[in-house]
Order: sequence, then structure tokens, then C-alpha cells
Amino acid sequence: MPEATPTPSTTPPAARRGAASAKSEQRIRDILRVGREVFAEKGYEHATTIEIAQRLGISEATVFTYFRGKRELCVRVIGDWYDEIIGAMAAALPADGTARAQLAVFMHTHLRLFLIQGTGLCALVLSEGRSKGPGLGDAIKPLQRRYTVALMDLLARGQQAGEIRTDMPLRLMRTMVLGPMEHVLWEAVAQDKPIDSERTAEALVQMVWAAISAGDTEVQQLRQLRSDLQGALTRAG
Amino acid sequence: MPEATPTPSTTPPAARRGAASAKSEQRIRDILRVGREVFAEKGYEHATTIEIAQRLGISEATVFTYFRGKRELCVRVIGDWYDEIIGAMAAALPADGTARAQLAVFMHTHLRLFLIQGTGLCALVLSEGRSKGPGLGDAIKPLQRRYTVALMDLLARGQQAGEIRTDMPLRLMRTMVLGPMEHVLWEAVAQDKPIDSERTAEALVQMVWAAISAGDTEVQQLRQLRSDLQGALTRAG
Amino acid sequence: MPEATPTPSTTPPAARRGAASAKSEQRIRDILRVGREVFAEKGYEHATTIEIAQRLGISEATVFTYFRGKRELCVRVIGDWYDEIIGAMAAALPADGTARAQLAVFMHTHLRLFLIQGTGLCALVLSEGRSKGPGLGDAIKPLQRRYTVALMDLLARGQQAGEIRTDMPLRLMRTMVLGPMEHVLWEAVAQDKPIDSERTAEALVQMVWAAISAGDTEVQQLRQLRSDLQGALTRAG
Amino acid sequence: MPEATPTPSTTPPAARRGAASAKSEQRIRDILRVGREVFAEKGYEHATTIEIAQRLGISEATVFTYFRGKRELCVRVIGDWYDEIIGAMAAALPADGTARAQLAVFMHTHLRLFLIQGTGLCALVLSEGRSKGPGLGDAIKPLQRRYTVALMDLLARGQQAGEIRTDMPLRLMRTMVLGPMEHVLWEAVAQDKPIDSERTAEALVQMVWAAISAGDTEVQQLRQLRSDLQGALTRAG
DNA sequence: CATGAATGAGACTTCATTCAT
DNA sequence: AATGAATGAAGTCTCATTCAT
Repeated sequence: MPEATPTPSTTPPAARRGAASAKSEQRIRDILRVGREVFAEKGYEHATTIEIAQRLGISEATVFTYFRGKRELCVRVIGDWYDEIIGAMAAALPADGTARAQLAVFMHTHLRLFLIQGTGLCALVLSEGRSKGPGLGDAIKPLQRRYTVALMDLLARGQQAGEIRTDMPLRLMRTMVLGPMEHVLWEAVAQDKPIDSERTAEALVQMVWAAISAGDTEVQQLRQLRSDLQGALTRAG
Repeated sequence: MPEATPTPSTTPPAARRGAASAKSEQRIRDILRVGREVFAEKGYEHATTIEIAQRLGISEATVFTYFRGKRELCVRVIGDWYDEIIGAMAAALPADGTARAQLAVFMHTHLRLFLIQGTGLCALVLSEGRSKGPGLGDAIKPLQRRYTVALMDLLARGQQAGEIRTDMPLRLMRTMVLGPMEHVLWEAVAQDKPIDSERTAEALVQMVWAAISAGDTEVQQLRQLRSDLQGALTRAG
Repeated sequence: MPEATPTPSTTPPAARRGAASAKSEQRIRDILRVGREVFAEKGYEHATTIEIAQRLGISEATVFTYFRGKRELCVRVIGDWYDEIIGAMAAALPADGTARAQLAVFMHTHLRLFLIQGTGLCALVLSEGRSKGPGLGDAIKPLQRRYTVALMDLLARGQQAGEIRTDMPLRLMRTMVLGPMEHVLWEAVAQDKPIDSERTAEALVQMVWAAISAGDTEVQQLRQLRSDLQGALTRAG
Repeated sequence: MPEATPTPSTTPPAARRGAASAKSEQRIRDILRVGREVFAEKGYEHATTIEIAQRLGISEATVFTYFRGKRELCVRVIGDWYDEIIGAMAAALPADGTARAQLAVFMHTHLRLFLIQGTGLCALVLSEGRSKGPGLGDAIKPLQRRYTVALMDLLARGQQAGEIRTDMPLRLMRTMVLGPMEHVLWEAVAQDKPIDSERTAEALVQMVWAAISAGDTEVQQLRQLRSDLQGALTRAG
């Protein structure tokens, strides 16, 4: 589905012909597929165009026939990947249900998606998300934002339903959801040790929910009291 | 204080330097300082030895007089930085106090430390933490472990004191603490927009504590707090 | 003829080259030819890849397109040279005949071959034959062994035929054959003065043969020769 | 004895003071001694001035206080070594006696001298004997010539005494003596396997003597006949 | 006299990218 | 459309050598 929308943001230098032939579309898909492999395995800097070409048994120059350069290819790879996980997440998230249930689905799905594709792409995105200069960062950020929209909506709806606490900015609650999962994924990457995504997700859901849920009224009020107090003390310095 | 222990892990090229004179120590400090800058700005791969030399107005060869190579310099840079933050954290953490108070100190200190030094080094460590080959990964991991020891101790003591839940593995609770903070730091890095470290830390502490506290205890403490407060107000007239 | 067997021992960098086209084969030959020149003139250490490239009017990078590195190129140069002389020697040596006749052919051919190709390669092989580290030594030794096999066979057959003394180890007799020739070649190299290979070879053959022949046999042969000669003169009237 | 004659061919840059102090003479001897070690182990190209300095526990610069540079130091090292072996050979060679006896002494002594010092210096001399450019070659050649004078005299006297054949140029007979010994030494170097110098020398003496001795009159005459015949045939095409 | 410190001059090697065929 | 071939630009690292102190 994602590749079905050949975002022409990346105009190949030569492939100017209006409609891409079936053959050339296949080529593009091949390069994207193998490019994803290589970038995931090696990271952006250590990936080489020649390795991508060799794995496909094609010439290095052919890669440049379809993509303006290494960076553009990588941007496409990451873009396609985001398209996939955004799509998969949309398909997995139930249209309705409690916020907690939706959060559970989100987190389970997130961990599964990121682990399924190997942790390489996860690392790629996390690593190259910065890289000042003319890096990939600028291309990646919008995608990340698009991806987190679903989570933000979920959280906002939870607040309106009174399930999720309202004394914290949405931004920070998003962090409470995504941060632990990224950390877990980093550990998996670093140790190259696959984790039990289901078990881990379930445990994290429990803790995250405890962190962001509205709790019963009394507790909520008490928390508000404490928060006010601390703020006052801080200001009083 | 951390640099006061000149870890001789970095032997100069062929042990050219015997006893470090005042001048050579200054040179080493200069190179480490500028190296930290450049590695933080550019990341390991994009940093170049020539840039480090040029910023100091010295010859590239001089850098190699004091450090065996680019990798060794970077390892030393990261090592010194870890020494600093581990030392600072040790100095900041109170010897006793409730687990919650200690956690609050830990998180406030963590965010402050990582933001003070610029986000570059944070990014460097997070990025190069993997890097299969003979990368920095192997040199960084032990440092990270050393750093998180303080947190693990804190959590374990909290469990023994009944403050922290015991139905979750320590590892995942560590993730609940570090994950959100890393995520917040990443956002700061990506948007190059400084965050209010104190406010953010306070909010995160509240949520993280809700996630990992023994629960019942929290309510009890809150009630105690309300009770104390009312008593105080009464006494204050 | 030797180059006709494109020993794929030298895999191009990351096997960039698949099937060798006519053009690329020509390039490889060019580089090998010039590489042979430069290595012969300068020796391994003093030869530079940039000089090889410049003499061909090509980029240094092109050299590395066809050869993995300086060492590999040099190994290939030496290997090809050995292939040539081993082939030439095999072609020159008669299948049968007395040991003395064969030795004469061997020595004449040896001197001619080593002088024809310039003494540089000879010096290269002799010089770099050691070079502890990861030098060329390990690559050269098997070739030298292959080359001397012909000589060893010759000597062994001579012993069995009773022509060559059996009171000395084969190894030392090989030394008696090769040593003087190498010495003569060294002198030629050092003085850059070409020698009369035929005359020198003939003289050396006589002395070497005196050193290794079965002795009694020689006298007998000489007497036979005189006798034959006298008979021939008589018949010739 | 050799170092006792501080050939001022190598004028140290600074040590201009007429009489070298005892202390500075010791320094020079130390550097020469260690330099010999290092050059012997590594060869000229792979030896580094810093290693020589480090083994002595002195500064690299100090080496340059006493020697103009690496090359000059190496030339002195080789020169001193030649002085030693020339002196040792002179001491070993008997003033009179048969040519065969003298040859035996010469060869035994030669092999012993070259092996005693390790094969490294031998390899150094043999290797760097060439090296065009501003190599060591030019400095080594005169020494080699000086060394071989003793052998040439020996051979000439043998001819006059009728012990050594006169149908070969002296130059080639010198080659018959030195060549096999160098070859044997090369093998020892290449295989790093020490050889039994006495046994080897004895065997070589026997063969070499067979090669260059006058033999009895009949044989000599027969050889002359054969030689004449071959020459005639060659000329006749 | 000894040396700590600094460096200029290269060497080898990698890779993304271009272009004629 | 595909590619063989070529390369510019850059980067890391080594070492003999100089000089002020």
C-alpha cells in the first residue's frame, strides 16, 4: 500500500517518462527492498551503494538511474517504512474502546512492528534522526510527526473521556509512552538479544497506564494538591 | 574531579609520552575539549581529525602525538564525559531519604547534566552506542552500565523499603525512568530548542513515580501529606 | 602464456569486477606492466601507488578499482613474473638428456630470464623475500619453491643416473647451483653493468658441475670425449 | 677495534667539539649498538628512530644530536659491522698454508660471522645493497669490496701456487665462493631456522674446492680440451 | 647536552557519483 | 534501460626531522 503511492518527491534523474513501466517499478521496489536491508544492517554511514547493487546483482550505476543518490534512496527507504507502520498501526487500532485498551493495542503493535523489521531500521531512524548538515533529519522528522499523530489523538480522546489525567501536557505523556519503548528497543539493538515483545509490552502498558491514567477522583485531587504545593514551594525558593 | 584521575587507558602512540608535563597535559586537555565539541556537533563519522586540529590552530599530526587515533580520542572524550556525570550524580544523590526523593534527585540531575553539556554528546553516545564493527559500542557499554548502577541501586532499595512495586522486573523499571528522559532529550536535540529542565523533570518524576511506586503507598503518602498540610495550616493560624 | 591463466587470486576490491571485458583486461595488464616497472625500480616500500597511476596517466583510484591494494598488486606482479619464468624454464628444459646437459640448460636459461626482465624484479624478490610482518614473504616463498622444483628434480635424476655425487644433500647442491647465479645477478644489479649471460653461464656451469658431479664419472666422460674426438678426427682424415 | 676508529665521515651536526668526551662516546656506542639491533630486526625501512630511542630510554632528538639522520646512523651501523668482520677475518686467516686450507678457514669464518650476529644484519646488507635513489647502496658497496679483498688475494695466491685453476676469471671464482654462502644464509633468514654453520661450511668447502681447484694435470688438460671444443662449436653456430 | 613538543610531507585507501556507450 | 569504467575529494595515520629551552 505504501509503495503504491510513488511519492514523486524523489524525481529520478532519467526516469522522466510519464508513466513508469512495470519493469522499472519492479526495479525500484527491488532497490528499496535491498536498500532497506543494507541501511538497517549497517546504518547510513556504513552502508554503501555498491553493496546494495551487488546484493541485487546489478550495476552500481543502475541505482543512480532510479535514485538521485544515496541520501535520496535512504529517505525513500525510511519513508516507505513509515508508511508501512503508519498503515499497520491504523489498521490495528480499534476505532473505539477505552483509552486504556487503545493504548495497549498501540504499544503492543509498536513493539511488534519495530522488532519485526529487525531493529536495524529502528536504529537507523533513531541514529540518523539528527546529523545536522544536510542529513536525513529534515526528511525524517515530518514522518515521525505523522506517526505520532495517532498516539496524540488517542491520548486526547482519553483525556476527554476522563480516563487520562489532565494535569500533564499531552507532549509529556506522549514521551511517557514512546520513551520507554524506544529504550527497550535500544537495549535490544545494543545487546542483539531479541526480547519477548508481548510480555514486555504488557508490562510496559501497566506501568505507563499507572503513569498517565486519571486514577480515582480522590487520588487525582490529592495529586493536584501535591503538585500545587510543590509549585508554590519552588516559586517561594 | 573526574579528569583528576588520568585513566591511562589511552596510551599515546607507541607510548611516546612518558611523564606528562604541564604543557603536554594542557595540550591533552585542549584536544579533549575541542574533540568533545567537534564530536558533539558532528557525530563520530562526520567529525574529522583535521577539524579538531584546525580549531586549535595546531597540526593534525599533533593530535596523533597525544592520541593513538580518532577512535581512541573519541573513546576518551566519552569516557571523560561519563566520569563527569557519574561523579556529579554521585555528588548529587543523597545518601539516604525516601526512594521517591532520590528518584526525583536522579531525574532532575540527569536532565540537567545532559542538557548542560549540550545535547551533542548525548546524541553521540546514543548514536554510536551500536555501530557493530570495531566501533565505539564496546567502549561505551561498560560506561553506560556503570552509570546506571546508581539508578538500579536506588530502585532496589526502594523495593526493599516497600516504596517501589515488586511486581515488575528492575530492568523494566529502569527503562521507565531512563526511557522518557532520553526521549525528551532527543526531542530537544532534534528541535534544537532548549527545554525547561526543572519543570520537565518534575512532571516526569510525578508520572514515573506513579508508574513504579507501590501504589497503595502513594495514596497513603498523599493522605499523609494532606493531613500534615492541614495540621500545618491549623498551627499557622 | 602465464597471464593467459588469470589466476583469480587477486579478487578486485569487493569483487567489483564481474566478467573481465576486453577493456578491463587491458587495464589490468597495463597496471601490472607499469607496476612491475615501478616495483622493480623502487622496491616495495619506495614504490607508490600514485606513481604507478601517473605513469599510466590514470587516477590513483583506478588502480584500486582493479587491485585491492598495493600489496595485492605487488603479489600479483611477482606471481605473474614467476609464472613466466617457470613456464619459460619448463619450455626450455629438455625432457631427457644427461644431467649435465640439463643443468647447462637450466643455468643458461636462468641467467637469461633474470637478466632479460631487468634485475629489478630479481632484487624485489630477493629483498622482500623476508620482511617479517604481513609482508610479501609469505606470498613469495611458495613461488620460489615451485620454481626450484625443476632444479631439484634434475639433480635427483642426475644422482640416480650416477652422474651427480650422492655424498652431499640435495639442498646444498641446489645452493651450489643457485647461489653463484644469484651472486652474479646481484653484481650486475649493483653495478648496473650488463653481463654476458652466455659466457658467464658457461663458465659457471663448468665450475658448478665440477662441484657436484660424481667426479670419477667426469674423468671418464672426459676421456671418452677425447677418445671420441680423436676418432672423429681420424675419420675426418 | 672497529669502533676505535671513529671514522669522521659521519660528522654529527652538533658534536663539533674537537675531542669527544668519554660520555658522548658512550652515547654513540649505545646508539650504534641498539641501532644495530633494530635495523637487524626490522630492516631499514621498518626500523624507526623512535624505537631505537625508546630501547635506550632516551629521547628521539638525542639520536639526532649524534647522527645526522636515520640513513647516516644506518651507514655507521653497517660500517662498524663490516669493520668487525673484516678484522675478525684478518685475524682468523692464517698468513700461510695451502690455498685450500685458507679457503676452508675463510668459508668457516664467513658463515660463523654472519650467523653469529643473527641473520638480521646479513639481510639488511643484502636487502639494502640496492635501493637506488639516495639509498644505502653507495655506502655499502665500498665496504663489500674491502671485505672481498682478502678472498681475492687468497684466490690469486692459490693460482700462482698452481692449486687453483687458471682457466676461469678470478671474479667468477669469487662468485663461486660467496654465492653459495649467501644463498645458504638467505635460506636461514627466510626460514628463521638456524643452520649448523660448521657442517654446512665443511660441505660447501668440499664442493667449492672441487669447482675451483686445478685438479690433476690430466683432468685439467682434458677440461681445457672440452672448453676449447665447446667454444669452437659455439663459434661455428 | 638532552629533550619535549610540534609538524610537513606524504602514503594508502574508500566511495558516491558521472558519463559514454 | 543498463552499465563498465573512471575519478575527485576526502580522510586517517606515520615518521623523520627541527628547534627552543
